[in-house]
Amino acid sequence: MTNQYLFNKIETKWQKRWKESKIHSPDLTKSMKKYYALTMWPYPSGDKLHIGHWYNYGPADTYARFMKMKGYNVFQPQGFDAFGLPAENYAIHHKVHPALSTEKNIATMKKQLDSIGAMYDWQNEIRSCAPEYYKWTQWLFLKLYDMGLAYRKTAPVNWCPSCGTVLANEQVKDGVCDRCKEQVTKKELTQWFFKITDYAEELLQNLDELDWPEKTKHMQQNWIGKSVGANIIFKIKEYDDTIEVFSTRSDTIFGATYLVLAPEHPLVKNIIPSEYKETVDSYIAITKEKTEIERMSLDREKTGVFTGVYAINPLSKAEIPIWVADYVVSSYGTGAIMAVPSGDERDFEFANEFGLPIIEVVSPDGELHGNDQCYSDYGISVNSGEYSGKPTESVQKLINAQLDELGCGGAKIQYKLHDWLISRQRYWGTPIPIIHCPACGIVPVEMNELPVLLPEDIKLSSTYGDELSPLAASDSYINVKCPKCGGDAKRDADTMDTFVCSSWYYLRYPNAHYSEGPFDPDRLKWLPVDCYIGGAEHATMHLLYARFITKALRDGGYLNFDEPFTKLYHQGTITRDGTKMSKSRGNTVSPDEFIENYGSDTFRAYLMFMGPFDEGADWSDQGITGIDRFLKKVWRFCQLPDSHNSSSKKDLQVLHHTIQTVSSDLEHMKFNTAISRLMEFINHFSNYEEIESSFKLNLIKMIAPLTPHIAEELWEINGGGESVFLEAFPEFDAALAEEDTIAIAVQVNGKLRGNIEVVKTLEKDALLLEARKHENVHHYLAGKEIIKEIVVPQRLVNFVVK
RNA sequence: GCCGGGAUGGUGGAAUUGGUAGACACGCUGGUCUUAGGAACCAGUGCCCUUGUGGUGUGAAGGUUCGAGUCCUUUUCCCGGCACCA
Repeated sequence: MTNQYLFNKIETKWQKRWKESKIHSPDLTKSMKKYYALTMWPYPSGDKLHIGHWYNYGPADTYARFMKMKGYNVFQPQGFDAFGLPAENYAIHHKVHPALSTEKNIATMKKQLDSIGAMYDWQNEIRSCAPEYYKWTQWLFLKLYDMGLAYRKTAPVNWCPSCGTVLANEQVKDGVCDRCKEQVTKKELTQWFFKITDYAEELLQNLDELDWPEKTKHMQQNWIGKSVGANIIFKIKEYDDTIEVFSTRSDTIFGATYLVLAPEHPLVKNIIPSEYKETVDSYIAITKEKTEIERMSLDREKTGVFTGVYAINPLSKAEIPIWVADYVVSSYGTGAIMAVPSGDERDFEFANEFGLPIIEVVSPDGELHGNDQCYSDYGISVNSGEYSGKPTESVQKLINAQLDELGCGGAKIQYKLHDWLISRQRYWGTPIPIIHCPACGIVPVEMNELPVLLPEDIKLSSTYGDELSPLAASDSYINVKCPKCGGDAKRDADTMDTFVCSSWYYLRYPNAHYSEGPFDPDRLKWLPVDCYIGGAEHATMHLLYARFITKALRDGGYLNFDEPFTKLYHQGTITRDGTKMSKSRGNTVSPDEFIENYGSDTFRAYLMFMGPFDEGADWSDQGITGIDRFLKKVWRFCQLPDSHNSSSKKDLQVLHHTIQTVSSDLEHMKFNTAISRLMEFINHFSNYEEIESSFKLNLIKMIAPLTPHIAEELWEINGGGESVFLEAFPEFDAALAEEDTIAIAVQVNGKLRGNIEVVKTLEKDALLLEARKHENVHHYLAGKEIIKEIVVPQRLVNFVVK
C-alpha cells in the first residue's frame, strides 16, 4: 500500500478548498428546502477553543452536513458574542483596549474554528461589538421603548460587587453571581427593564408546540411560575393605608389570623407606632445582615416581630395583627401575605412559635378536627360564615367574586417571572441610546443618529466598584445637547446586558451586513431557525429572552412567526474523572494536542463516539485510538482495488443495512451508534482484497458528515466529483437490507436452550418443529408436558413445560 | 422540601420500546509477524463453579408476565433545576 493517511495534509488542503470554492455559502436569496442550522455563538474571552466548544460545534456540523446530503439547502452561520464582562476583564488584566484584545481573540478563535472543518458560511459572520451590528441592537432598544416594553424604574436590584454591575434575576444563582460566584447584594437603583412579564402567558403557552427537550421546557415553565389565585386588600385599622396580598387559597380567608409583611415592604417604614419602632427596626437590621444563603436555608427557625398595628379582614371584619417576618420574601407577589396557620405549614409553624390563633377553615369531611394540625388540601369549608359547608373550590370562586364586588381585590394570576433588568454599569457593551435632559426628561436618540458609538477615551477599571459607569467618566461621550430642546443634557451612562445582543442575532445572520435595517425582510423567509444546538445552561436566560424578543418584534410588525427556534437540542457535558472540567480543578483536556496527534476528523468523531450527544461522557485519553484505527481501516478499505465480480448477497445486505441504520441514527443525532454501525461495516470487509467500487463510494458518503476531510480526500482519490457534499446521502433498498435467514432463540421455561437458523418466511408450525428438533432443546423437553408454545415471529420460541 | 434525568462488565457505552443482555470500542490476556514496537493482524475476555451449550447476572427489595434492563410498588445513591413562591 503506497498511499498513507496523512491527516494533516488532507485537513489543511480541504479547509483551503472549501474556503476558496465558497461551498458553504448557500444562495440566501432562495429559500426552497431551506435548513437554518445554528449553534450558540462563542464568547471570545481569550481562551482557546475548549473541548466544550468542540463538543457543541463538531456534532452540530455533522448534523448540518447530513441535512445537506439529504437534499436541504443548509445555512450554518457563525459569529462572536464579543461584548461583555469577561472580555472587558481580560482586556483590563492585559492592559489593552477591549476592542483590540477582542479582535485578536476573534482572529485566533476563527482559525481554531476552521480546524473543526465545519461548513460555516463566513460570508455572514456577525460580531456583536461591531457598530454595524450594535447599531441595530440600539434600534431594538428604541423599538421596545416605543412599544412601552422598555422602561426605567427604581427598584432594589442585584448588585455584584466584584463585577461592579447590576445583574438580572436570571444571572443570580443561590445568591451568588452566575459569572464570578461572588455574593450578590441588593441596591436601590434606577435602571432600564424590558417588560418580559407582558409575555409571561404566551411564553408559557407556546412551550407546548416546541420541539425542545422536555427538561428545558420544564425549567422555563418553573421560571415563569404561574399561579392562579386572588389578590386581597386589607384595610389597616386607624390608617388610610391598605395592604394587598396574593393568595392561591382565598377560600381560607376566614382562617387568616394575622398578616405578614416582608422586612423590605415599603409600608414597614410608615405605619409602625413609635413604641414598636425600635423592635421592628432592629429586626429589619438583623435580617438585612443575613445573606441570601442564610435566609434560604430551610432548617432555620422562623423569626418575626409584631408591628403594633392591626388589619381588618374584608369579609369577616376580624381585626388581625400585622407582623414583620423574613419568611415572607419581598420579591414575590406583593411582599405581604395573609397567614392561615390551619392551612399552611409555614404559617402553622410561625403561629405556634408566637402563640398566634389558629382557626380551622378547611376540613376533609366537613367535621371539625381541632387546631393541633395543619391541613393544606382542598375540602369542605368550615368556620367560614355563609360559605361553611360548601366545597372549597367553589368557595374560592364565590369569595373572589365577592372581593371584586367589595373593591377589595378579586381573582388574579401571579407569575414568578420578573421584568428583565438590562442596564449594566460597564464599558464593553452596547450603549443605551437614551439622553437624559433636565428639562425634557428621557429623550430617545433619533433613529438616524444611530449607532451611538462607544467612546474610546476610557480609563478602564478606574471607576469600577461603585455604581458609576465607566462611560460617565468620558466627558466627550456623556455630555450632549438635548435633541428636543437643545439644552445641556447627558447620555445614559450604562450599557446593555450582553444577553440583549444574543436575543436577536439569529435574525441578522441571513444577511449579516444589511445596512437598511436590523434584518432584510426578504431574507426572513430563512427564519425561524430550524435546528438550534447549544448548552442547557441557557434555559432560563438566553433561550427565554430570545423567545420574548421574537414575540415583541412580531407585535411590532417586524416578524411573522412566533418562536425563534423550532427545534432545540442540548449537547451534554464532557467530564473528566466524573467531574466537570475546569481550570481551577486542573482537569481540563486541550483539544490541540489530540488534533495534532490524530487529526481533527478523528477528534470530532471520537467526541461523537464517546456517548449519546445529549448526555455527554467522561473523557478518556486512550479511547481515541479506537477511532484512529477505524479511520485507518476506512482509508485502507477505500484503497482496495476495484473488483469486477458481482457482490455477494450478504455483502449487499450488509451495505444496505448499514445505510438504513446510519441514516436513521444520524437523523436522530445518535452519532455514537452511527459510528458503531460503520465500524461493523468495515469489520465485515476486513479481510477482503478487492471490493466493488460502489461499496467504497457509499462508505465515503456515509462517513462524510462525521469526518468531512478524509471523506473529501477519499472521494477525490476514488474519482468522485468536485465534492462529496454535493452528493446525496445513500438510500437503502429495504428488500436488500434484510437477511434471508434469521437466528431464532429457543427457550424452555424462559431459559435460552438453543439457537436455530431458519429462513425468514418459515411458518409457525414448521418453526416449532425445527425448534423441537434442536438437540439441547429436545433434551430439556424430554419427559415433560408442554403446556404452552409461544412464538414471537422472527425472534424466539418459548416452550412452557411442566 | 419540590420538579426533572439517571444507575448495565475493569472502562465508555449498545439493546428493534416486553422477546437471545453486554453491540461497537477502550483496556486486559494469549498468539502471529518483526531487530524492535506505544505498528498491524488473529483468538479470548460479565461473574461463579464441578468447564456443562451448567448456574447466576442490568443500584437494592418485592410484584405483574410464558418471558422484565425495559411495566408496577417500595427503597438507596448520583446529576441537573427550583426553593419559606403564599
